Amino acid sequence: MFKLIKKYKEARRGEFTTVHGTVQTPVFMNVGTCAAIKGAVSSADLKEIGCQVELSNTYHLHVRPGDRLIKELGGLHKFMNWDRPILTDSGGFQVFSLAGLRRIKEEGVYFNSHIDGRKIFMGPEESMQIQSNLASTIAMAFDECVALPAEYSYAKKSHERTVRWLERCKTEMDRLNSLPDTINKNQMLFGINQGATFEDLRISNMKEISKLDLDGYAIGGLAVGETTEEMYHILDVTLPFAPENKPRYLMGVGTPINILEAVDRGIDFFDCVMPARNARHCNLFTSAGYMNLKNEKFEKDLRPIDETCGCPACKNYSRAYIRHLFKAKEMLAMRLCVLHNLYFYNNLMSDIRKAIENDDYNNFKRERIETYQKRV
RNA sequence: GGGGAGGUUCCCGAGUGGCCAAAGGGGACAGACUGUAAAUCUGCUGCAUCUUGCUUCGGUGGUUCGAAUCCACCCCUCCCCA
Repeated sequence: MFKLIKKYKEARRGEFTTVHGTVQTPVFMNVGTCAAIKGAVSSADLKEIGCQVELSNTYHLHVRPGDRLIKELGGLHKFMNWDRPILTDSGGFQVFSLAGLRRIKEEGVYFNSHIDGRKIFMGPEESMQIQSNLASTIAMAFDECVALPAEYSYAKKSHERTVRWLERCKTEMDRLNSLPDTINKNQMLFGINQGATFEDLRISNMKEISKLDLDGYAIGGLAVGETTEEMYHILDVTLPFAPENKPRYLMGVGTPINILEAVDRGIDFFDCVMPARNARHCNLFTSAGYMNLKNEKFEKDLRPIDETCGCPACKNYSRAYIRHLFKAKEMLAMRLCVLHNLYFYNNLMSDIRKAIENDDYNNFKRERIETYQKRV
C-alpha cells in the first residue's frame, strides 16, 4: 500500500509497503532484465549501492530459463538471492523492441523467440501466469508499447486494446493470487497508461484504467522517440487523472534530468537501462556532469570518478586505472562503472526525497539540472 | 657461402601500369545509447589555403603520357641448406 508522506507542489514523497519490505519514494528501480544487472553486479552489490527495488523481465525469463523452472526452484527472490521488492515488466516493451519478431492480435502477441526463433504466444493471461510463477512483488500489466511517431487511428485502437488487456490482467491476477500453490499470493498489479503522444487518448486512457482498483499506475510508451518536451507535456496533462493515493511509475525513464522533471510532475517510480548500459560503455554520471571516461584527458588522472561519491569504484580506484581497465577490456572496468552509475542514480533519488522533505525541491532541481547539463 | 621469400599509410595486411591517399582487420581518437536481442552501434585515422592541390607504398636512378605496381643497382628482414 502507498502512503503519501509529503508533497511539494506536485512532487511526492511517499512510502510503498509490500510483502518484501517498504520502498521509499521517489525511487529508481535497478534493471536486471534476466535476473541480473548486466556487468557482473551481484545482489549483495545491489544492497551496497542502495538499490531498493530490482526489476526483471517476464518475456526474457519465460524464454530462458523458463518461469516454471523458477517457480519450481522457489520463485525469483530465492533464485537470485534478493529479499527486497522485485518488479517484473510484463513483456509489453518487447512487443515494441522485438518489432521484427512478433504479430499483435486481440488475444495477445505471437513472438518468435529472439534466442532460437520458436513461436511464443503471450497474452494478458499468459503474462500474469508467468509473473505469478516468478512470484515478483509487483507485476506489470501486459500492454502494447506503441512505436512513435504513431498514427492517431492506430494509437487509439492500440490503447483501447491495452485497456481490454488490463481488465483481463486484473481478472487473471485475482484468480492466480487465490490459488493454493501460488508463491506470492499478495502479488501486486500496476496498470499502464498508453496513448502515444495524443493528449486526449492519454487522458481518456488514464480515466479508464483508474476505475480499476490497481496497486499502482504506470505511464508507458514514452522516451521512445518523442522529444523530451512532448514527454513532459504528456505527464502534465495525464497525471492529474491518475489516482492520488496510488504510486505512479514512469516506465523506462530516464536521464537524471528527466527524473528531476518527472518527479516535479508527480512521478514516484522510475526505471531505466541507461545508467547500466552507458556504464558498460564507460560513460558516467557524476555530481559535476556527464563523463566519458574513455577520453584521453583522463589517462593520468588519479582522482576518483567523482570526488563526492561513496560508491565502491570511487572509494578505491582512480579515473586513470578504470580507464586503463576499460581500454584493456577487463571486466572489472564494466563492473566498477555500473556500480558507480547505479549508486549515482540511487543516491540522486535519496537526495530528491530529502529535497522534497525539506520543501526545497525547486532550488534543488534547478541546481542539479544546471550541473547535469555539463560535461566533465 | 648456396638457395628461397619478402619490405605498403600507427600495426597486421590487400593491391602487381591509370577507376589508389591505397581494400579489410586491429589499435588510437571521438560520438550515440531512456520499461536491455546492446561488453553494442556510428564516425574518424597522410598534409594543406580540404568540391581542389601536395607528399606517401625500403633507398636511388630509370622506362612510360601515367609507377605502390615494370627495369637496374643498393640497403634491410625472414626461412631452408652448409
